[in-house]
Amino acid sequence: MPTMTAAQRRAAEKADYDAFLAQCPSRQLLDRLSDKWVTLAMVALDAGPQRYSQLSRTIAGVSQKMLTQTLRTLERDGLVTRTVTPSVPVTVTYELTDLGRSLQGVVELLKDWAESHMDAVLSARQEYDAALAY
Amino acid sequence: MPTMTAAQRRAAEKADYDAFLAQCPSRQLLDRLSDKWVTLAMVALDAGPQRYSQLSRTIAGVSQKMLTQTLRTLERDGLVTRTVTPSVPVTVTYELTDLGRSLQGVVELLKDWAESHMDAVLSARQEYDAALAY
DNA sequence: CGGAATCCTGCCTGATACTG
DNA sequence: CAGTATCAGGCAGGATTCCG
Repeated sequence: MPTMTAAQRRAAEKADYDAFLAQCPSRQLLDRLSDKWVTLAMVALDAGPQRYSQLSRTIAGVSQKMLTQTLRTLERDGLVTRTVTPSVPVTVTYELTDLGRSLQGVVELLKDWAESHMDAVLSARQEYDAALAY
Repeated sequence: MPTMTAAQRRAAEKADYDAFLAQCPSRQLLDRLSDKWVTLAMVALDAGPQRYSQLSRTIAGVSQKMLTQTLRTLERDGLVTRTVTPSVPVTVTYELTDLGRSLQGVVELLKDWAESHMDAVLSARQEYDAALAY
């Protein structure tokens, strides 16, 4: 682990995290969580433990690079577990941790909001675009 | 019209088989909401109607370009209102709409999660990094 | 003050090839 | 199957300048 700068140490000792501060760790965490692949992966994993190939099928449009990268950071942050079964061919299963499940609930709300307010957003866009057409 | 991106091509090919994420309209909306500037702007606006300059101060690290761009799309999607007071110099105030407020609650949870689980994530990272050091 | 327009760079993303 | 490695490009996003 790299050494903290004096400024970072002072900030960490200040107890409360504030995501509005650019240098605050929680801000960087929020930035990472506010990523579409993270969101989609978390939502997909709500269906239970899944294999890599199934996730790539569920999350249509994700490249293998981004899926791997996303799952790695989620694993590193303690949100998912990665289990390798040394069969031939190898089987890798991803599963939400307790920490991940606590976040999943929030992300799920985001997905639910998107689905239930689609119409309102679409009509707002039409109205906005119509007003610009002058 | 520009060529399709690889993601769009892949998504289009899988469209008919995966109703969950492939081309569901809410997928695009969810992608849009899963943006760090959107998240931060929505959270910031919870404090009430605010002027452009105040928002830029609250959301540390945001460039003028990204703030404007983010607020524009939020306005277009009917999540915020933009009010111009034709004084000199001009005053512009942003405020959440009812639709925006319904989303704000969810996004706020995301920020709260990030701040309250920061320690857990940090220790998970240390553990992960330590395990890799062999 | 609150932008718009422009330029420009970095890195994020995707494609391809290879591996255990 | 589940990745890693590498390379190329496109666009997100920062910096700067100018304007009502």
